[in-house]
Amino acid sequence: MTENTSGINNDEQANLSRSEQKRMQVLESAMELFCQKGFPLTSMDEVAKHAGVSKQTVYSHFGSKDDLFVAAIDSKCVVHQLTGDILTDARDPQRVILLFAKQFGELIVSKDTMTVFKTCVAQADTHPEVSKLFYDAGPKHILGLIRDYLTKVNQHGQYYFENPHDSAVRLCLMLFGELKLRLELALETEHLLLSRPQYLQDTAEMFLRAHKVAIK
Amino acid sequence: MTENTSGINNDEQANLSRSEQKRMQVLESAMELFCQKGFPLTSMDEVAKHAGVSKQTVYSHFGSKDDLFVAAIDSKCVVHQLTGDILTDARDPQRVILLFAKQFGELIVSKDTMTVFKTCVAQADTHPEVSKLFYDAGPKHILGLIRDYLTKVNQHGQYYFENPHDSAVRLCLMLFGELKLRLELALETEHLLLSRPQYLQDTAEMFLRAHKVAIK
DNA sequence: AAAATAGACTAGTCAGTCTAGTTTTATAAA
DNA sequence: TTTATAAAACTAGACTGACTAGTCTATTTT
Repeated sequence: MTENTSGINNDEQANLSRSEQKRMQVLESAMELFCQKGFPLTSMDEVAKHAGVSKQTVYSHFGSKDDLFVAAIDSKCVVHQLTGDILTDARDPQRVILLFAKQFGELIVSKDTMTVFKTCVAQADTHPEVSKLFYDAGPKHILGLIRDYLTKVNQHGQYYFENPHDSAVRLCLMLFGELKLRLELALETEHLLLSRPQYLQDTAEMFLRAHKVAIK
Repeated sequence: MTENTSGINNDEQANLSRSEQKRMQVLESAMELFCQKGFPLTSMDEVAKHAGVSKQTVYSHFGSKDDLFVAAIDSKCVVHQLTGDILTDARDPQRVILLFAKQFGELIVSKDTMTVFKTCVAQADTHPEVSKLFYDAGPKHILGLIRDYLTKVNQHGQYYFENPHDSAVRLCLMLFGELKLRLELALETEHLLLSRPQYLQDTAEMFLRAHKVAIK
C-alpha cells in the first residue's frame, strides 16, 4: 500500500518523525552543554543523558565528539545571523549609526553571543573549522554590512570615510567597551551596566565627529 | 663550609642555589606549558619532565595544579608590566599618541600577550583570581596611564576629552584591530600584518580628529 | 639531615566500542 | 484493513584503553 496522503517523499516523513527528532534533541543538548560548560568539560555521557537518549544514539548520528561540536556551533551561528535592515538610510547617518551602536552594543555582550564566542576561542587551536564558521557568520558578516553602509554615506558628502572597512572595524571594536573584556575575564560588571547606554551613544557621536567633513 | 667567594648575601645564594633554582625551573616550565597548551591539557607530569625535575619536587614547591597555575600567570603578568614613560609630553599629543599606538598596537598582538590572555580567558570561570591578576596588571594599568595622560592634554586646550577614561577605552579597543580577533580565533593573519602599521597610524589620527577643539 | 629522585600506586575520568535485548517503522501478504 | 515480518533505530550498561591529580615509598644527592 505505502499509503501517503501528502505528496511528500516517504523517507522524509519517516526520518523526521523519530530519527531526526532524536538528532535534534542531541544537537540542542550539545549546544547548551558545550556553550555552558565548554567543550573539554562536557562528556558524551552527559550529552546523551541531557538529551534523554542513549550514548549509542549520539554516536550513530554524530560520529565523534568533534563532529558533534562542529555541528552544534554551526547551528548556533545560523540561529544568530543578523540582518542589515537598520543600515539603509545613507542620508541620516546620525540616526542610523546611533541605532546600530545600541543594537550591536547589546548583541555583542549578550550571554548567548559571549558563550558561543568564548567556546570558539577556547577551541580555536584544536578546532579551526569551528572558528571559521563563527567568524564568517559573525564578525565578517557584520563588518561587510557596515562597510557597505559607510560607502553609501560617502556619496552624500556630509561624512567621509577614507577606508570604510577599517572604519567599520574601529566602530565595532569601540562598541565592545570595557564590558566585553570584563565579561571575557568573568569579572564583576554591575557598575558598567548602568553607564553602558551612555557609553554607546558617546561612541557613536565620537565616531561620526572624526569623519565629519570640515566646512559646511 | 658554606663557602662563598663573592660578597653577595649568603641567604640569597643559598636559597637560590638549589631549592629556589628548582622552583624557578618549575615556574618557567609551567608558564611556558600553560600558555602553550592551556591549563587543562597540561599535566603535572609534563611540567615536571619539562623542568627536569621530579613530580614530588613540583608538589613540594606548589601544593596543587591550581596553585602552580596562579603562580605562573602571576609571574607572566609581572614580567610584562609596561611603564608609561612615553605618555608624558602633554603639549604634543600627535606625536605621543602615534607613538603609543605603534607600541601598544604591537604589544597587544604579540605572541606572549595573546597566549597569556587566551589562557586567562579560557580559565576565567574556574580561576577568577587569575583573571583578576591579569586584568589589574594589564588592561587596568594601561587604561590608567592613558586616562591620566588625556587629562593632562585637556589642560592645553588643543584637544578635549570629556570623559578621559572612556576615551582611553575606545583608543585601546580600536588599536586591537581585526588582527587581534583573528589571532584569538587562530585564523590566517598574513594579509593583515602588512597593513597593520598603517592601520595603527590611521587609528591614532582618527582618534585625535574626533577630539580636536573646533576653531583655531 | 634536608631536599631531590624515580617510579609505583590509587582512584577517578572519559571517548569510543560492543553486546544483547527492545521498540519503531516499512513492507507486503492475508 | 488487519496482521505478520524483517529491517532499522534505540536502549542500558558493561568494557577497553588511555590519561591524570595527587600520594607514597625507597633511594640518592648535597
